[in-house]
Amino acid sequence: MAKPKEVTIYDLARKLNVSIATVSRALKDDPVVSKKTKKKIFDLAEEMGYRYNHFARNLREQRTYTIGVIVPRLNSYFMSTVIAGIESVVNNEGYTLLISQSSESAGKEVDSAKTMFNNRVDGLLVSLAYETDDLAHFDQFVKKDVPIIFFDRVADHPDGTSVLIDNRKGAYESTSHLIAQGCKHIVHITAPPKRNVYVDRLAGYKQALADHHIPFDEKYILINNLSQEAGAQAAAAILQMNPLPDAVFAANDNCAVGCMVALKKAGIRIPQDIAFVGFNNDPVSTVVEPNLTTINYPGYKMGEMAAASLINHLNGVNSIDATNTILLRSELIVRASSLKTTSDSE
Amino acid sequence: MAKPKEVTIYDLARKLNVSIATVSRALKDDPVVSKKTKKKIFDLAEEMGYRYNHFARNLREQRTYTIGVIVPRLNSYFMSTVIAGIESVVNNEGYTLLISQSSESAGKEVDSAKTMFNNRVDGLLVSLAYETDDLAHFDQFVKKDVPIIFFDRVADHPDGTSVLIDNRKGAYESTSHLIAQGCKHIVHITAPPKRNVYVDRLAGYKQALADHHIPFDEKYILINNLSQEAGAQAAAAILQMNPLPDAVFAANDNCAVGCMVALKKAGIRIPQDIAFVGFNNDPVSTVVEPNLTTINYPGYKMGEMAAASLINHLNGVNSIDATNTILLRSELIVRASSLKTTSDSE
DNA sequence: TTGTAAGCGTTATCAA
DNA sequence: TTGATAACGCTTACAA
Repeated sequence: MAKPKEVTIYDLARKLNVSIATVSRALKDDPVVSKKTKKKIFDLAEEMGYRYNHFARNLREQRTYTIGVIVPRLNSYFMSTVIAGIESVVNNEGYTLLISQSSESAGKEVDSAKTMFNNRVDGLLVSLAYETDDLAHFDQFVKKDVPIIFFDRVADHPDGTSVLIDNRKGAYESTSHLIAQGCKHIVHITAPPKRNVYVDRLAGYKQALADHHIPFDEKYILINNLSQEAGAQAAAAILQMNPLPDAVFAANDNCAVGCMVALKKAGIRIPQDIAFVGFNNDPVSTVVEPNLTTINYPGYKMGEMAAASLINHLNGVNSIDATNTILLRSELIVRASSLKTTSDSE
Repeated sequence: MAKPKEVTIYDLARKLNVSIATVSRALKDDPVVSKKTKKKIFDLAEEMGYRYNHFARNLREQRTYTIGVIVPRLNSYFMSTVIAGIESVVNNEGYTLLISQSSESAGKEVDSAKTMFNNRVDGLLVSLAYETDDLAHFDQFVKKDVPIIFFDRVADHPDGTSVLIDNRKGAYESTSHLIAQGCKHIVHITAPPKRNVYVDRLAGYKQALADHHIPFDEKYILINNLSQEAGAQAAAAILQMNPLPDAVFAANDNCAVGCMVALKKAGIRIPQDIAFVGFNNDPVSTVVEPNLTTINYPGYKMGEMAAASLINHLNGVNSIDATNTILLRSELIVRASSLKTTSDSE
């Protein structure tokens, strides 16, 4: 039942007839201790199976070398790529990641924040849930000077740094592309416009319409949770419209795909009857037929940037307060789902 | 620069003229302290913004209330469901999760294990990477009596508990189903047969062939990393076969889908020319056309079972050593991709 | 019902 | 180059 006893620096010190101070210094490779003693200490540590106790250090240093990550969901291609990017930089810097998914629920996000807070993360990387209205659960971090960096779904917290793409521009390009294909009645499927990404995509959509003298029509805006199933339900709504729209711009690929599948089942031809553009360049966009035109954006890079920026903050390398928004490049990838004019594209 | 000072039990004790022992007891709702003092203490803690210091406790109690999770990848529907299941039980029990992805690399798995070890997780939940041969990186945990539970991709570590499905049976059913559809030349796409899931699926495939007097042919076994791209490459290999096989049983849906898409592009009709069965019931299986027949299995449940079992271990509720393998139910979901006989199915 | 005090394994200051 | 020692904030005998 009793755990095997842990080896501590006291044990090493005793065996070697040196002080724990020397052992401690040697273990962190302090140049002040002689090569010879260092070697002895390293060897003995190895031999006795010593392992460093993070908690003693945390207690002593008042920091944890842990970074919290709160994301809406783990299960998207995009998100797992972002996390891989984050891991690549934080691991290099000796930090550990505490990851939690809010499952798009404001309540779970609050809980996650509390867990992070109690675990005294040194910093926080956050992408907000759809639902979240109130950002009060982040105040506690601000109060303790724990830096927070938002990525993708960001907050307009005054002191927050953000890493994201120009969603407005992406949406503008998508919509303009559809217009260039001759579409005039363009449905936009999106999530409740609480998050910047959806607000901005909607704005880009409207701007493109306006710039091409197409009147904006509220009834073409469909709001749901952007799941594949929600896409199928959106299809039902679209089929009720009269006249039928000639294009759909969905705020993510999953939803676009669910919608396309359902419409096709109802006999709609894509892109001839209704053209489609999604967002994210999820792998599913190359499975659905026709392949989905979408906006590609760099998840891995986004993770790297967010993490690097956070770690700079932690190290006091406050890379000029001016750069508190980092904008990454995104691009429209045109595939068959939106090409009304030519048909030889793959 | 300096962090605002943290409030400790000493501060609370001083203000209230009680001892730190009383404060400590009150804070954990010890029945021995009077309701009145408790209330005073709780109120003051709230008011002064006290937060509990896990590290001091960890240091003192020699445990961390943290559970490590190592998975091959975060980005599958299956895995994120498993994690949601795990979260649901551990959070309830007051544990925190340390999650890490090995990205299917043995090296990263070793690193993750080291991180977990150094963070002194109380227990470990693991699903192995493709590549992992040697399980020595888990020995350190065994040596320290840290319980490990494997799920899905399990190890035959003698003392390990495992939670998984009957992969052999799933594969047997899939293959038998294809045979019932009249298929005789069935390709099996799988990962290197190091992991139980792939070994067992291969065994189930072989068994089904044998039971139906179909000779096993080595050239029908295609080994790759089961990604969507790998599926496309497998398609190229399949197109070289002469005669063409009449069915494919892939060890996951992503790979099946990549393969189907590529074959269709080459003019192969599915299921008429080649029927398909996948594994996992990933959402993509209802996007690809025709919809993919697959094996459904309960990720959320698997996460719950693994976590509950681990926590029982930690609490000493050693639910009989006999039950060191928990088998969950799986089921074949028949969709159009495998139906050669009828064509009216959706 | 409450208090005293030792101990958990580090780091860092000061002195030698 | 090394050592002695005081924190860091908590839990828990044991005593009162």
